[in-house]
Amino acid sequence: MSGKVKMVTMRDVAQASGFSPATVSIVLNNAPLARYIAPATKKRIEDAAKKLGYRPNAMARFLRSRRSQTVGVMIFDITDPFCTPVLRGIENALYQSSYVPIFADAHNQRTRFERYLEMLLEHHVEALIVVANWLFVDIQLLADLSKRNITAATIGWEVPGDSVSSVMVDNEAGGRLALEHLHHLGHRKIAVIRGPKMLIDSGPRWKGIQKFANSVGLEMDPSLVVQLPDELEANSGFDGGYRFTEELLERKKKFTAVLAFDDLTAFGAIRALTKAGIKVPEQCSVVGFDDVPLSALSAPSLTTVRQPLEAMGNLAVNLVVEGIKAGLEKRDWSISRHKMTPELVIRDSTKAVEGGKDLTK
Amino acid sequence: MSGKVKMVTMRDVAQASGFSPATVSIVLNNAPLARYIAPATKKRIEDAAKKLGYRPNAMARFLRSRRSQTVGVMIFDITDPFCTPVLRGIENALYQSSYVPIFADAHNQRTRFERYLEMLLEHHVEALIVVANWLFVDIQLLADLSKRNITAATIGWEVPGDSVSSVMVDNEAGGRLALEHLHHLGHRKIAVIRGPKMLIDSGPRWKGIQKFANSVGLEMDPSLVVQLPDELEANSGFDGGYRFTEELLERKKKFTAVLAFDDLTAFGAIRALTKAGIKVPEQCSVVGFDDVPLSALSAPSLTTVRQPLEAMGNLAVNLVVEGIKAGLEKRDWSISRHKMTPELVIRDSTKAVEGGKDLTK
DNA sequence: TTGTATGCGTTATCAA
DNA sequence: TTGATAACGCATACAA
Repeated sequence: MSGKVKMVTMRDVAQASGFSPATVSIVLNNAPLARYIAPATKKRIEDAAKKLGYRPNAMARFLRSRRSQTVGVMIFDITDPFCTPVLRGIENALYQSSYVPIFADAHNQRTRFERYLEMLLEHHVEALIVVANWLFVDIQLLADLSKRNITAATIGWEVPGDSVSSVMVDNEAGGRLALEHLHHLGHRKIAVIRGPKMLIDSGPRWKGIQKFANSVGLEMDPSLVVQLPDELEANSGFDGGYRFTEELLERKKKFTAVLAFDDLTAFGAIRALTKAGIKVPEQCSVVGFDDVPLSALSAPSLTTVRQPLEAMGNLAVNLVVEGIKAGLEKRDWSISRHKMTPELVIRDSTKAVEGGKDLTK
Repeated sequence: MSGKVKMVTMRDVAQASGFSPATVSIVLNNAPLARYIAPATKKRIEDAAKKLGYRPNAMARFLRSRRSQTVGVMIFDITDPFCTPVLRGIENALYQSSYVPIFADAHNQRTRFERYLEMLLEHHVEALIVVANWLFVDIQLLADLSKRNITAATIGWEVPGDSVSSVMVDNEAGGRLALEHLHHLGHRKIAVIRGPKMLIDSGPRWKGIQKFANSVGLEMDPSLVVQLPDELEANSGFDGGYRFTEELLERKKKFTAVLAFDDLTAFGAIRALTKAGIKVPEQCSVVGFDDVPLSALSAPSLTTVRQPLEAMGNLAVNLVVEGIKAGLEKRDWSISRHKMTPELVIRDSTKAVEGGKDLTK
């Protein structure tokens, strides 16, 4: 029942199998030289390893091979529902490649980001994936990574220069999708809650909205357009959506739909509308952006523009894994920037405008 | 702009400062012997280290000191909203102690759990924290950990024996809290959606419900009590809540409140009620359990029994950190089991029964 | 008060 | 086809 388990080293396996540590290493790692090892030898070594319960020591291995089998995953705020599916995608892809993720959560704080970066470097992660949406990170910080031969990729964010790959949604297409949907439903008086200036997503989404509006001759009433302030607190989207919707209602300007910057903002808007006695979607439609997990569960379920979050996590991993391989083989390798296609998910928070007709039918 | 950065080792610092690697090690780690080092020496060494950008190599350090500064965090399913706040709590506490979390997500799969356990052992995590709610894990697996001098703690789950600490809510108290609330609001016909048998939480919560019912002479109509099946898929709680509520409605038995096993189940119930044209909370109250992050954002916001999830994550870390320390100092140390106090959070999904009076006022 | 020497477990190079 | 040996970067026992 008790009794400590002593660590089983390669030497132990060598001894037990009657071969040298070198041979054991070659066999167990299936190294190139393994081609020349007699099958019988391989078998004896493998049997001995299994019998002893041998487990390679990742640290010792690193010291020789410079491979930690570790990837840093830096998340700006795990509390943001946006992050969970992305993390799942990252974790899953890393698992397939037998990498282990070292998890770092910046809590939206620059100092914390920097401290974690330091720790990740001490642990010699072979690559870094940054899930972020804000701009506070010193560009130089990430650029330095490439000097250390650490490939990096960002999700939901881009850094200038040619040292970091990135994966994002096509925000402009997404903005367009959202407005197009409302327009098809017959909405013409549409309130828009734009994202904070600080976020890289805000601009393109708004641009997509404007472009579509122009293309169909829809006039966006400036007094129905508001913009979220630059805030980093969790749920600030929800609060902002709530507050600005209240404000819009107070202006007594009529609108039949709200196009919210993201899902949380949309939830805030719905809360404000409901509180004011306005039914969603009967009296007012609401569209979000992201398709965060709770969007399917909320009442009413949220119509939104879906980001393929899990796939984005996957892709980022594939990018850095390619980068690692290239580095190992001393191949040339260049970063890439990806824009994923968003998708409209129609649920219960939008409806054809009253008195109008649903043009989608 | 370009040019690879060569790794700076302790030897480099030694050379630059004019002292030996040993002295450098002592100073930089602030080891016991540092007491005897001249302040001037310390300063010169520290300056040199900073100037060169010296960063200790965690792997090499492990090989000597057996300390990886790493803790394994095994989560049964990051997709479950229950996990996010717990993870936040764990991460935060580890950060305070300068440990780095290695993240593993079992996806509710036994084989994946085992594979990850293997990987964590290869990386020589100093401790393991398991966030789980199911029983499929081989007890032996975790018991073996203590033989390897790896302290472990579970959250939301307990393993028999005396080798693993645990942190849970007091489920019985929580069940009581939920029913008590509904009872105070005047509800007497209360439907209960019990948790799956497989989950360790289900029994105690139901027990707490029964005990309170007995204590106030409330009769729980058996035909209003249903039990979720043993399923592990994500959102199975939501689906179950939806389906069983529909089923209850079909039975035409009257009830004025639903006491759901957890928040997701509650959301499912709300969806079903809403779909049937029954307004929450006006015509039917709904209580959840957990206080998952979305509970505050949903419409209506959910009245629920709060688990202090973040604090639970924190506590688990403190337990294993203590275990690590004890191991280092060869002190005796024994595991502990903790039951955290749940808290009722009253939001908008519950209301005094129609025609009755709110006894809380 | 500081320096020298050794070994942690592994892999890569060379030799046999 | 396999074995001996060195080295990765660090921390410690011991020497000075």
